Parts: sequence; structure tokens; C-alpha cells
Amino acid sequence: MGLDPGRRSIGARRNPDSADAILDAAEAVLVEAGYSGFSIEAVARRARAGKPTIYRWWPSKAALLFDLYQRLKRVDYPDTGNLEDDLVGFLKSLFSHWRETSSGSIFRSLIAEAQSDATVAAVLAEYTKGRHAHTGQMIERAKARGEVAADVDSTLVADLVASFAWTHLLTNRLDEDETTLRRAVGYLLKGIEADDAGSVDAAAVRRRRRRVVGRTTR
Amino acid sequence: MGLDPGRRSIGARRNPDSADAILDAAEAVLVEAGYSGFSIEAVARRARAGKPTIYRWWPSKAALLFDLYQRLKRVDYPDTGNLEDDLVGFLKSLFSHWRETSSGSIFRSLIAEAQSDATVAAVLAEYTKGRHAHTGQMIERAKARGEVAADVDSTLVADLVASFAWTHLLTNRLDEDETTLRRAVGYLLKGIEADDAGSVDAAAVRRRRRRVVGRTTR
DNA sequence: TGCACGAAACGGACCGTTTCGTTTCGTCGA
DNA sequence: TCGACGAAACGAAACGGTCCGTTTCGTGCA
Repeated sequence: MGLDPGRRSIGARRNPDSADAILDAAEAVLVEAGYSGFSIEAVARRARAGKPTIYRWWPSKAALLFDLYQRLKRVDYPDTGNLEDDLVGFLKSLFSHWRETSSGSIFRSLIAEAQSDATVAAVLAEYTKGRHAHTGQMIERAKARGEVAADVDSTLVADLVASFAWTHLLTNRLDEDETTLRRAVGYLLKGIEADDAGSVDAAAVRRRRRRVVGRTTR
Repeated sequence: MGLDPGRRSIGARRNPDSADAILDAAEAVLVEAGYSGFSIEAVARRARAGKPTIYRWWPSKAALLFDLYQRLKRVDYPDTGNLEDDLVGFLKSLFSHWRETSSGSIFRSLIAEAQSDATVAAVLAEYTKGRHAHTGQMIERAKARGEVAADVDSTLVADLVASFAWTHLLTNRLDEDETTLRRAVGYLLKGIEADDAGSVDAAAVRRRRRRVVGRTTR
């Protein structure tokens, strides 16, 4: 929370009831009216608060959304000793959290807001960097167990996983069943290439990489 | 274009110059002022057109954006005979198209707009479904060549590839070099799991799939 | 004569800010 | 110990501004 930055001496303190009422109202407005109906005026009305009070503590609509999101966000980064289960568990946890709380709407709104406000984009980038680090650790653990190749870029893998989650959030597809999640994770872990004949050994299969420069046709 | 639906008899026809001027102005405004500055008023001002003229032909800001996007969109779906090259080529083509024309800004705006307007979301979903079909065909071709396992869900793979593209668009990361793209595609094609010892054959490596039910810990 | 056009204006919503009177709460002196 | 004082936060109202989507008007083309 952006509380009490430049307090000098005496005077009334920030009213925590008011702050709570505003956050509660913000969440309610977002859920009931959606992102398009989410305005500072609407939040103030609902919270029976003055607009200046909101602007005093939150510099922008996005700051309010961020506080709102962090008030809810609790997602598991499982550690089962098996990367597939870790990733599937993470996605399941994230999707249901987004689905069943207002977190989904909030995060969607933040991403949308970031498209028209560079400041929000920067903060969001910082935030997701931290999140990717968590996911990356799951992969690094698997690497340490010898489950994942040593030269794998765990940041990039985390990026791929998060991308999947983001797009499904943005396109209202948070209802994927576990089978689909497991399949998607499976592709990432084991690839989609055919096993060829059973006689060819693994290394050879993977080494068969044509580096054709590939003039792209229309 | 949403042109001339209920024309009855005589009278002045739609002025194509005006339509072009509006689309040109819309593109210019979007590029110069960004999505936050992209308003019907601004477009009308720039095009020296009346707002009613715009509203007459485009029911919403999003419809204008769609027309704008389709005026530019030309992306390659390469067919090199090798899936990795196809996918990398596709991503390269898409990223550079988004980067070097106004397409990127336009599509970003469309996605953002879809977050606050269900109609736009529906149209966008329809559109992307068509695009995924194109990507899916690349995978199906590879399947026909025996390059990809027969039971792979090509729609889901297309979804993963598109997700990567979307997030990079939305987070201003369209400048990935070919190496990174190739790596990302490689993970999807070949997986990230370790090859284990060189002695183990491919099928065995891939068959070693632990289906642990995996109680997720905190 | 019918329709598209540009221009102007409409009421309404929201923006971010300012003004006002009130309330809350440290502080300091009596 | 207590009450006056002042700084700061508060709710309410109003500001000028922008944009929304619509209506009205006069002009011009077919």
C-alpha cells in the first residue's frame, strides 16, 4: 500500500476504515460492472468516499488494481519432485484462483490498462519478472534432479508457461480441464515430435535437426 | 468493411475518399498518440470528417480497428517441409510484421478493447480461431510427414505458439532474436527433458512418464 | 428527390483538481 | 490532567476539460 510517505509531524492519520471501504468497493465495482464500468467515480460513490481521498493514496486506477490484486493473490508453486506435476499443479492452482476469486478480472484489467499506460506496463513487467522467477525455480529444481537438460533456458520455459496462462485468462478460457493442462505441459516437457522407429536411439532422434535456412514461401 | 447494408434507392453513394481518409487518420492517430489517445473524436478531427460519418459506417472503435488491421495483415505461413523452420519462420514473420507496421499497435489495442467489451471479445475469438487453424495446418502437415506424433492435438500446439506471440506483443517484447525463437520452438518440438544416458532408446525415454497423482504442497 | 457529407451542438459520463467545512489526532502550555 | 491549537485526512460539491454516442442543420452530389 502507498501509505504515509511524507508524514512530517502531527495531524489526523490515514483512516484505515476508509482505505478498506475503498478497496472493497473497488472489488465490488469491478466484479459487478466489469472493467469498462470500473471508474474512480464509481468506486468513490460505492465506498461513500470522496474522489480526492482515493487520489490521495492511489495515483492511478492501476495502483488501485495492484493493491486489490495483492490483497488476494495466493498461488501455489508446488514441489512434488516431478516437474510435470509441479507445472500442472501450478496452472491448476492459478486458473482456479483466477476463476474463483476476483483475481482474474483484476489481472485482466491490469494487462489491459498496461496497453495504454507505459507506467503500468513497467510495473507489470517488474511484477511478472518476479513471478517468472518462481516458475523458473521449479524448472531449475528439475534440472538439479537431472530431469531437465542442463542447457535449458528456464526463464524462457517459464515464459512459455506464463504465456499460456495469460492468453487463456485474456480470452476467457480458464476452464480447461486437467487433461488439457497436462497435455500442454507434456508437449513442453517431452516435445511433440514422433518417436520414429523404436530402433533409433534418443540422442539420434534429437540430433536430427535440419538447420535449413528455409526461404519462407507465401 | 461494414458497407452499404440497407441501401434502398437513389441518392449520394458512400464516399470512398472519406472512408480512406478515416482509416488513414485512424492509423496515424493510433501510431502517434497510442491506444490511450485513440478516440473517435481524434480520428474525426484528423480526417476532417464528421463523427456521424464514422459512426455511420463503423459501429464501434473496435470495428474501425479491425478494418485497420485487415488492411495491413499479411503474414507468412511458411511450408519448408520442416516444422521447426515453419514455426520459426512464422513467428519471425509475425513479429517483424507487428514490429515494423502499425499492425502490432492495432492488434494490441484490439486485445485491450476485448477486455472491456464482450462483443469485441467474441469477434476476436472468431478471428483467432481462423488463425489458429492456419498454424494447426502446419502441424498437421508435419504429422502427415511423420514428423509429429499422430496423437498430438494440433489445436493445442497452435494455441501454445500463439500464446507466446500474444504475450510478447502485449509486453513489448517483439525484438527477440531468431535464436530465442528457435529455442522456444525447439522446446515445444523436442521437449526440455534430459536425454538421460545415451544408451537409453528414445521410446523408453518418452515412455517413462510418471503419472503420479501428485498432491500439491504449499 | 434522396442520401452522404461536414460542422456544430447536444446531454451525459468520467477525468483529475480545487475548494470548502468538518473531523481526527498529535502537541504543548496552563 | 486537560483543553486549546494546528496539521492533516476526510466527504461533498463543483470546477474545466475530454470523449461518448446522438441529433440537427445546411450543402452537394447523383
